[in-house]
Amino acid sequence: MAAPPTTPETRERLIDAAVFLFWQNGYAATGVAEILARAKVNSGSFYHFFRSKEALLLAVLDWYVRGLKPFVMQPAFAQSPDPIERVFAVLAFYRQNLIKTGCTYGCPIGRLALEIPENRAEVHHLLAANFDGWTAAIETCLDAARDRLPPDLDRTSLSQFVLTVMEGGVMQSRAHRRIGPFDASVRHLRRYFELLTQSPHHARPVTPPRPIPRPGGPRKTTHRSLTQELL
Amino acid sequence: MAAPPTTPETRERLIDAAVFLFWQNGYAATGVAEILARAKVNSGSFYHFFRSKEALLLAVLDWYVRGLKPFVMQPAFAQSPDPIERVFAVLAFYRQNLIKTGCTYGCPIGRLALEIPENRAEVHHLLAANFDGWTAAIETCLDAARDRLPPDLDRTSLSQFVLTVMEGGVMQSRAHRRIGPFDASVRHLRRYFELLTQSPHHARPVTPPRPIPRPGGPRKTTHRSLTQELL
DNA sequence: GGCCATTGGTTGAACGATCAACTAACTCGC
DNA sequence: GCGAGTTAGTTGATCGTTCAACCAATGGCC
Repeated sequence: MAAPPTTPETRERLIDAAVFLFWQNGYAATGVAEILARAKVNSGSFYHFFRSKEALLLAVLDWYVRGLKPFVMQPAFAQSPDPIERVFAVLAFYRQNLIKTGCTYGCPIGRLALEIPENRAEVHHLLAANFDGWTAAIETCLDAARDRLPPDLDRTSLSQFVLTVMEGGVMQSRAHRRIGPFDASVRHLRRYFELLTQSPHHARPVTPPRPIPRPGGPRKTTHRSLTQELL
Repeated sequence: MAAPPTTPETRERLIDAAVFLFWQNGYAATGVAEILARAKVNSGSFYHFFRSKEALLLAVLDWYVRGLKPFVMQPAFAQSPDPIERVFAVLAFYRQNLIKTGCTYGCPIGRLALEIPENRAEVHHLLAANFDGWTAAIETCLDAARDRLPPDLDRTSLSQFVLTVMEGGVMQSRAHRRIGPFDASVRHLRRYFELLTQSPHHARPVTPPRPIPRPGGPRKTTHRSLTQELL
């Protein structure tokens, strides 16, 4: 995540500081005192706004949920009208973060998902919300490209797979301090997409049913109305 | 990782305890006192064997490096003679761990790779060694299946991709507390493998050069001698 | 307009618990 | 007697949180 604009409000400053420090150090290894120092806030003020350190974490995760569309997805989608290229533009966003940080970048949500004990249900609910928002955005791209993908393909699970590749790829590049593993993973994902779009299952059902009307309406008409829905 | 057999030696008990607790809680959130309690060791003994908490972590990571082949790869490989099925048997090992833990399992190496600051070079060196050992084992399977994969395929990067999918998939299932994301990722990986093995690039170079001897020897002969090397 | 009460926010120290690490004395086997 | 290993406590620092006092702005009342 790019750093958001800094606001002068105390609460916002605390969240900003925590966004950065939880990303950099993780949750357990970030002390409240460190957040206070970064935000230039005293501890009494902290507890005025947040019941606890964990309450701040919830605010941070909420911040990420809100920022997903404006900071991640929309800038990436703006780079291409092609829905599949949009998927890879999202992945390029993470590549950029890796490059900018000398391959020390780790996806903050992924990291917190691994770190926070599973009995912290409220936290995990928000972590899952972040992941679901991410995959839902990818799935809209896959839906827009549905005529290029095999009809038997479950696009929900494919969007999950894209997230899997992003998280796993970022983790590998961070571990190795090289961009190679991330790039390799993205290349394989791209090759998988290419193979899917060239899949014989795809070529078969699209071509024959066209001259024969179907109860659900012609496939091409369905495709057009779906495109209009997305715009 | 399955818990290894417990030994009565103090040093081993400490490592065992740390293996479990670093996996369960992560490094920063596991206190030395907790390790001591679990291992039934006093702190003086701890510092007799280990210079510091981090030195214990290094021993834990070394333990994982040593345990990779006997505890992970060999049991999985024993489940099938087919090299590609062996890859998926390895992934099934992680699935098993997810099922056993109600999807709270997280890959310990992946978790530590995200958690430990990148300036801890010695730790990251051993983390990378763990990952490299893993991908190297997968790559031996891919090499054994090379005649079924496209010749232009970089099997090193494909083994990296398998690791990416494993780490990302485990992370997703842990975050969602469901096996679905992991299973979906593995299904997509399997489909990718199927598409690769059916790839037209594969059918082309294998068939034509056979009746024409080559300076390097017939391809089939090369294949046989490689198989003997692997046994 | 002045005074007072209320409210939201702030300061900065203190609290009890936990942290990683250290230490002196001891025990046991050779 | 010596060395490896152990016991059981201590150390100074840090942890997340609490607390009493304070300040400024606002609104209501006289």
